[in-house]
Amino acid sequence: MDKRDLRDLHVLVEHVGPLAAGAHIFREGEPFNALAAVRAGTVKTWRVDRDGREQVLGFHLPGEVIGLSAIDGERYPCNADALEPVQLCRFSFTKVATLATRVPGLQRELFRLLSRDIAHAERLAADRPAEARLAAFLLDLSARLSRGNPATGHLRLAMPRADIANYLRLAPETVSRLFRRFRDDSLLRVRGREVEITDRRRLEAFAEEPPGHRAGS
Amino acid sequence: MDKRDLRDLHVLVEHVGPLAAGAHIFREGEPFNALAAVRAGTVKTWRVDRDGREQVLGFHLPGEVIGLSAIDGERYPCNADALEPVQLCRFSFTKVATLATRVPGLQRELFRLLSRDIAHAERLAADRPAEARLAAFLLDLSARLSRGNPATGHLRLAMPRADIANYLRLAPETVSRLFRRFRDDSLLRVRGREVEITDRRRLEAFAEEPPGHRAGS
DNA sequence: CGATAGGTTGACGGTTCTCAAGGGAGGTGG
DNA sequence: CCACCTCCCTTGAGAACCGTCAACCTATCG
Repeated sequence: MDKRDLRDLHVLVEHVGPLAAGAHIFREGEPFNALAAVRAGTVKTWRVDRDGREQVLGFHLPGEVIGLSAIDGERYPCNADALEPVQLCRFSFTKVATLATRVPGLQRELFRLLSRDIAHAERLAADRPAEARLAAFLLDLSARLSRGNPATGHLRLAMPRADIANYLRLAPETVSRLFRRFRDDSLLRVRGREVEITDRRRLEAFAEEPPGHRAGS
Repeated sequence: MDKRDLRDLHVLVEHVGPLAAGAHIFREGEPFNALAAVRAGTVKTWRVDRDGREQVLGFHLPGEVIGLSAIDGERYPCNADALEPVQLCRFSFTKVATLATRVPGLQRELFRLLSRDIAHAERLAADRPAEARLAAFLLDLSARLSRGNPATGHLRLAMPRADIANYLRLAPETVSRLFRRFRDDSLLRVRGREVEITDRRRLEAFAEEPPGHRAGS
């Protein structure tokens, strides 16, 4: 991707926001016209399955792209909400795709983003105990928040416990009990949505724990 | 995509097989050089997670493409085995990608295939009771085997129960008991790997069942 | 016929869910 | 400044779903 291509890409970008916490970014079924990259804040994507129950698909931090899974159809397959004040860049997808036919590096980047989402969903589908899920979630969040820099171990969760639980396919009560257990084992320091990872090594051990005695699926 | 493009695509195709049941098509970590489309037979994709346990990611029937999730990196992220005698078409991915920069329709098709895999993995990650998982699995398989034609309701499962169970994140015993229950409720007729769906309507009702009283995740 | 792989069935226990009630924390109005 | 409300989170008790362990059965094959 040379300078001219970068300029072409830049022209497609439309800055959006700040959007207030709780704002709808797009909704399931809306015509798919744009990808978006998060510039600030946290975005939650979710869907309602046939029984009418909300299902959280992911949380998106600054630097991450949302709306990719819409590329298949003409409509968004999920909803996206702002969990806190959010700023976005929007790209017209058809224009990006057209540009990608001229710029192999851009096409490759789009493929990379899509297959990263596949890997993400496959990890979510893995069969692991509740404590491993929460531990992995916190470590993943910590790594993504620091974006390459050495992770500080301090997190400010943008989402309520219920969203974490839903995302991890657990009951909110289970998440609460796990936070308590991790704190009692002095893996974390927790006060509301402020979390500090105090023993990363042992938290990683929990995250890799095998299914062991499972009850649920 | 016009005729010349079709011819260009055709040149990239290499017919492979028949491969015997149990044959390895590619293995995790191998350099990623080709996509493959299944022409006959059934392919299982799977991975070993850090605890050394096998995790089945999917089953691929004639007409379906495997290896897509490798597009991200330079290496296959999973293994692919033949469950029964299999015939394939292999495409050099780099050549397909290069061609895709000239043929927007092909690029769009690749995006479509990738985002379909995202949707698949998200469905797998959904939190539903064991009976809903198995019911949905059988209905999905039935639909994919008939490829548009009216589904006959008759299935010949290419995979052992253990693979079905692993794919659905259940214990093999649970799958066995569910087959028995579905048969006792006369939703299915089952004899080994021969399955006939005798009451599609009620099977669909089971497939959409809400989590209800769950125990596991 | 014995061996092996795959499938079934039963008993039991565990992880996690549901149901229910009880504490903050933050905002608004008096 | 205090009362009050509303979320959000926590904690407890009991039950449920499903996994593990173990045994047995069946079919295929040499």
